[in-house]
Amino acid sequence: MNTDKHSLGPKKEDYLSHIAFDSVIFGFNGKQLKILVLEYQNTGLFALPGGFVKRNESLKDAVTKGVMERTGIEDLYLEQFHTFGDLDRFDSKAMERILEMNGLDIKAHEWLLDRFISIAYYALINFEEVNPIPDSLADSIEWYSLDELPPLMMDHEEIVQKALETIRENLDKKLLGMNLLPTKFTMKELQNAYEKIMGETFKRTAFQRRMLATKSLVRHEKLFTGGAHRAPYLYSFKIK
Amino acid sequence: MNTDKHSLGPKKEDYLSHIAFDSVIFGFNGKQLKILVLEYQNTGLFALPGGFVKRNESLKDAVTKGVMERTGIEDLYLEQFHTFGDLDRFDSKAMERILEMNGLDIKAHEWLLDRFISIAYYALINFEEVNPIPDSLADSIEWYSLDELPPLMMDHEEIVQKALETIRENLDKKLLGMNLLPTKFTMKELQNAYEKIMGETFKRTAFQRRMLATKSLVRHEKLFTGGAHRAPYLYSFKIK
DNA sequence: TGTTATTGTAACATATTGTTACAATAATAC
DNA sequence: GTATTATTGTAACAATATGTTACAATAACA
Repeated sequence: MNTDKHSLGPKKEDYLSHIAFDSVIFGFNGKQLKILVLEYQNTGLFALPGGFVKRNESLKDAVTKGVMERTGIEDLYLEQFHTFGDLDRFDSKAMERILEMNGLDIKAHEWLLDRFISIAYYALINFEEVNPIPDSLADSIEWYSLDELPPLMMDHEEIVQKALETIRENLDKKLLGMNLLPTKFTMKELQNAYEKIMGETFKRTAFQRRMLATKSLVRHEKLFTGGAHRAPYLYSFKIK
Repeated sequence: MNTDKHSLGPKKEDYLSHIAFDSVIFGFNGKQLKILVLEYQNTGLFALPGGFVKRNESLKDAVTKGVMERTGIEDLYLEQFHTFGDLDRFDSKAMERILEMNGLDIKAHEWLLDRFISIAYYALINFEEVNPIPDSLADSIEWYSLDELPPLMMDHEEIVQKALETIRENLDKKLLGMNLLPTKFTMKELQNAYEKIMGETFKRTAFQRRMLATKSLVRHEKLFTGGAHRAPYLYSFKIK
């Protein structure tokens, strides 16, 4: 990671022009669902963690590495969900402001002011297990609840909406591979995850039976929290 | 459409570099499922209908117009499903050959030999209701059964596979908007469509009940085909 | 040894899907 | 007309899956 504010930004000749990526990183801690948002230096601009694709790396590698560099989070399982290519999606004024506030030469980075098409990815992680670190362009990187998001730049709010739709459609299939929950978790935590993501509540008994019927959970020892009640079992996902 | 073989190809300054699109157009006639494949002039190269994005048009418009120009098919409902960005997906030798065989100057079209990321779309239509016309770069445009596809250039076979997977996951949701079947169709035709796309068979009675239970079908008059048996009703999709 | 809160499951009701059976035809042959 | 044939529409029952209610099995603590 680069921490020198006045160092050179991305060089035109190293990157594919017109191509960007953005990521919607959902974080969950057993109770709350949030997403990760960057705030750019002295601009008041909020954005999803994103970046560009180097000429000599695959799209997938660019996204994995790029998100890691911008957030400090490693081993994210990122899933591509849509590519955004409207004419009005790119805001060169915002980009110019970001360059300016970071002491980057506009002329040398003119290619960044051109039109970009963005390939969007999402990830689900347990936000208590990671410690996001903003990169040199950003002032801060913070977890925001979906109902308390700051206004996001360009079409990033639309990207978040589309990510949510996609994740809701694929939750049953995708939850296993994602690191949304700790390795071992209780049925209540799993249900909380489902409820926060789907935006609806489920009956405890039916939910428990449905999950156990999938045969994708392994039951472990009980978890003694100190509460005056029967202790819940811990579960983990079967790796298949 | 341009039919002059020696006319100028796409001009670098009009297009976004590094960005392409490809389409998997599924055709169905009540019995068979096929996809549309182009063969390039004197190259023996087979490819999905694709193209590039102009600087002043949205990705969606580029795809809609581009597919129309390459196939002659209008009013396609195209659905984006994945963006392909591996390093080895682009084959500049193949592109060079296509330019050469079409009498296009390599130097003037050098930008086409560079790396491209491709956004892929699929469509479902009734192939008896359209008459595909190859554009000036292609020798022919033909419907091919999935099990009789010619070897496709670059990563186009992977693109077809991914399209099939996507369509199978979303058939219930997407069949309405797609023009896969004629406006009015019998339950048997609908079942055939499902079976060909899903690659499995369904029990007639359960299928019929399930479809009627969706409440998205309107029943019309009976269809008298001349067969010595009870005539089936015709149905159409409810527009909602 | 009660009391309390929460979890795991059984039991039953309801809804969905799978399977079998059969009546209702269109066309045709007689 | 009447019998024959192939196919369609639906009912009836069985097997699964899901929704709902009830209740016993606990951990911790008073």
